[in-house]
Amino acid sequence: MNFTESEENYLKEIYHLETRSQRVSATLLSEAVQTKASSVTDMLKRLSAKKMVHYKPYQNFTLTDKGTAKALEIIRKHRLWEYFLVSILGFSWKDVHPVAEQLEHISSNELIQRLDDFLGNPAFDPHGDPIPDKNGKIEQVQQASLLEIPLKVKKQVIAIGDQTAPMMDLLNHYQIGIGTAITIMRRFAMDDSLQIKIGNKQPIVLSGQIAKNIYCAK
Amino acid sequence: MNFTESEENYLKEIYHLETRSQRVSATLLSEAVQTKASSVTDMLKRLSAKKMVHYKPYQNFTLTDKGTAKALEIIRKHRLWEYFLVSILGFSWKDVHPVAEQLEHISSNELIQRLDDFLGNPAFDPHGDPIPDKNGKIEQVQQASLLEIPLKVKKQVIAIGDQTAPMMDLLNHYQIGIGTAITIMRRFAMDDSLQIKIGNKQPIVLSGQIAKNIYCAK
DNA sequence: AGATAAATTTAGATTTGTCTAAACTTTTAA
DNA sequence: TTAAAAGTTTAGACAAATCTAAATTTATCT
Repeated sequence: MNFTESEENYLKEIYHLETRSQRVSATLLSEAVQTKASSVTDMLKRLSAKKMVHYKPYQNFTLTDKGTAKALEIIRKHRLWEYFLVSILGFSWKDVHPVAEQLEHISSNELIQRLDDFLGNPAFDPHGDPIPDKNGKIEQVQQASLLEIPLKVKKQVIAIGDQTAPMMDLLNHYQIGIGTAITIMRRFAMDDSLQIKIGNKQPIVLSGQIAKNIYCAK
Repeated sequence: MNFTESEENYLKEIYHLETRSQRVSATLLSEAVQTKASSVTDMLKRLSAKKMVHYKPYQNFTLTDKGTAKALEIIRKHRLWEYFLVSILGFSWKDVHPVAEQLEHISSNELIQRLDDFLGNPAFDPHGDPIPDKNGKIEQVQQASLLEIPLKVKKQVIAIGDQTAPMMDLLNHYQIGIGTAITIMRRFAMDDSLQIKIGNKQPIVLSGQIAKNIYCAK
């Protein structure tokens, strides 16, 4: 079966919602694919007709097994390309996401398999996310966002949720990356913001918006 | 200015018609982009509105300077990717064209410049075609198809016109590639077919259709 | 020069993916 | 347990790129 670039993007984002967030809804999906909720409805119908999602009007939707497999295929391509861009072409990790968003839609099994082998079959991409193998098998490290991590426990950052430019800029500014050790010092219930300590630098405060996109091992 | 994939394909093919064939017409272009002549008319209007082609109904059309620059940009990407696929990923030269057709539309100046540098700024792609540099400068070797080459002169193949799978299959079958030395023994005016000799193998006959897509230095 | 053939363009339809505005469900909460 | 809010879907429109069929223009050939 053939997929348009748009269909592939929706499948990928539904997968991310299913694994990274508790809720899966048309509104959240519309934000993820940068469109309106009504467009999401249209696309859900199309994807349902292709048996890629289970969908009934006004109810929650989920990927079918085929839909999950297709999503993993795209995520595999995205992450392999990110690895290539950083480790072979020398890109900075913060710049690769938008380029990989384009490369992930190139359709050639031979290409992706040769790329995988050339890179030495890497298991993680530069943002710490696991790379699915050619059968769609993905190493599932139980992730928890900073919002769920207890106080005063030193944790290492293992992945970043939102990888858009503004987020990556901010992380770069605070020198937060994969492997950075973080300890949460205080939590402000008011707005979910939290004070964290990185190594022995001055503590800094992160908004809840930022915190929920930084992941550590559970 | 932004271009759709389709617009980029038209610009690229118009450039090829201008350089590789004598005539430039809507019909020839429609064959090159695998569409109908009426669709070509529509697209010529769009490209004309964007000042990429000089176009007046029922008259011949040509690329503007901006159009030529854009076409060379795409051709540069296509050929660099082909070089990458063959020399880094180990693809066979006959399989790379369709994959490069997709990769050529990835838009990131940083990507293409890093790729170029990583590859060592190659001057020719695996099909013998010159790769334009970042300023759109292209090494122009005067090419002549086998139809224009005189009899009994040994020539080396330097480029292939039609790089679609059926053509590449045939070339592979006859073991014709970049650098292959060919001598034309006879010419059959009836259908433009010709008898050629490769090294000291048995002579073979190529149709005019094939011959016009094999180029040697003039 | 006029008739026919070839090439090109227009008109109108279709598909994909999107939008806004309105209508409809479901959830929340007084 | 209703009324308001929040979320979702429908209806109708639009742009890009294509198609077929018909109309128009240019070229060709007695």
